[in-house]
Amino acid sequence: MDIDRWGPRPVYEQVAEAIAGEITAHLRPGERLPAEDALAARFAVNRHTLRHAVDHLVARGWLERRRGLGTFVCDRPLDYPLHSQTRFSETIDAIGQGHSHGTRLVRLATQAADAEVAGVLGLRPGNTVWRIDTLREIDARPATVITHWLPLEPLPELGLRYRGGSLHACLRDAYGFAPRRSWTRVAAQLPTAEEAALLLAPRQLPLLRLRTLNRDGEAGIALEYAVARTRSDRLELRIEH
Amino acid sequence: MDIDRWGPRPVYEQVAEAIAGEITAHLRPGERLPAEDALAARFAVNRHTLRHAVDHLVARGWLERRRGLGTFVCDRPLDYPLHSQTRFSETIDAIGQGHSHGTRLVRLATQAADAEVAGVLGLRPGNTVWRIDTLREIDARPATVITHWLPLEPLPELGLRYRGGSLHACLRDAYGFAPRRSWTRVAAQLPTAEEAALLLAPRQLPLLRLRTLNRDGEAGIALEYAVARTRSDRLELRIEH
DNA sequence: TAGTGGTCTAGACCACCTC
DNA sequence: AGGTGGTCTAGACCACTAC
Repeated sequence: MDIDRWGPRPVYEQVAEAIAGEITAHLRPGERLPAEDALAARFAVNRHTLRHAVDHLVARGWLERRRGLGTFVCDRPLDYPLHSQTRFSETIDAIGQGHSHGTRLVRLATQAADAEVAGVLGLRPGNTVWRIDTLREIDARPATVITHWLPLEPLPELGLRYRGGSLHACLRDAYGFAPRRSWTRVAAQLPTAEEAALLLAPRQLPLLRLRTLNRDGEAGIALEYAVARTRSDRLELRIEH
Repeated sequence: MDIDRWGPRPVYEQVAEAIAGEITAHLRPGERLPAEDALAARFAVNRHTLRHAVDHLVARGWLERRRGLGTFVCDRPLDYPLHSQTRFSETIDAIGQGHSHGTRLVRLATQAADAEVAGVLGLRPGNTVWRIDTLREIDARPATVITHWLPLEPLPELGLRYRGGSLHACLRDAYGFAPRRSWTRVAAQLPTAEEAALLLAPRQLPLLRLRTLNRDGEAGIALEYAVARTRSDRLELRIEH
């Protein structure tokens, strides 16, 4: 794998390809790559250029960096999504058989609704809403971080009554509501620093971003606006038509 | 917006936040940002540090770089409602009103099915299939690149009969099929070099990756397996429940 | 030609992890 | 302590776009 330093293709791209080739040829999931200095020396490029190349492989889910430890080949390269063992679920509430899962409460507070939240929930910007952040884990590894916003008045003392677990179950059992999805918007996005920290995800790993409005019954009041950020290397979205 | 150079937060992160704040406060979609040199001077950071900050905003779909021209604030993404019957052009019509759109044929060939394609279409690996790559544009800017795989036998001379435009219309009108979505899988992924080139997208911009199986009627033969890679800064997916 | 973003090199220091 | 990745600075040159 030689680097053409005067051709039209950037050096970092060629280096990334060379490393990708070595991964598929020689390296197994979990194995450590040589240190950045060593790799930079091997390809005779600057360490920054090498890092740029590795950035792309990290972003595509081939490699994972651990500060102080090294750079490692990921368990499950994203390139073989069909072999992925992850269960899909449209709701992300029902994660399936054979994989342990749990929900951890990260934050529970009231806050002033911004324009987006207020618009969706049918409130005025500045109105106070519940804000709940939860982290969902699959096989003891974080997969999704969800921020829920709920109107204050129909849900008195939610801060006391919700103690983790299924939020929808709480809305049903404690308040008699019947939350149903009204719509869902899906986008792809890189994580913020906070999201990356919660998900233990590299900054370059794209996340699926699902924004969902839940109403009470078919066309009742807006009950909950949720923004879920999911590592799509851990969980894919599947829609049955 | 001051930069704390000795705190725990990286400078580039603070710069990114500062720029994001200015975007929401002052700048409108399509407007140009000051040049990198100027911004670097304003925040008193090196141009590389500034670029690192802008990288994140580009990746999140806030900004778009055009070499030789400058860095621009992105438009808000459009919605892509997903129903069993929706096709892309109908969707744009629905969004319609003021957005032009078109489909460009990038490639049309036969090729041997790999394991994934064969599995989905119910063929054997190595069987010959049609492969069609199309590029969809909104407002004259590429938004989605789609690769379609179709079985060879039920669709003789597809290479001659399909000349661009709606593939589903061709399946209906030329062959009498009634293609319907069977399922869709959604993931987030960074672009390959080829995808980035076709979409004129930065390498850091995550794409929505939709894989769809279309059957003839409700449970007929597998007609088409399509993998669509979409700039989610241009087109969002919306699911009505 | 002038201005823009894209890439590469060089050197330095820091934060984190293991031993 | 020693090795790893993370960040920042500095300077240079290139490729693309508009005029």
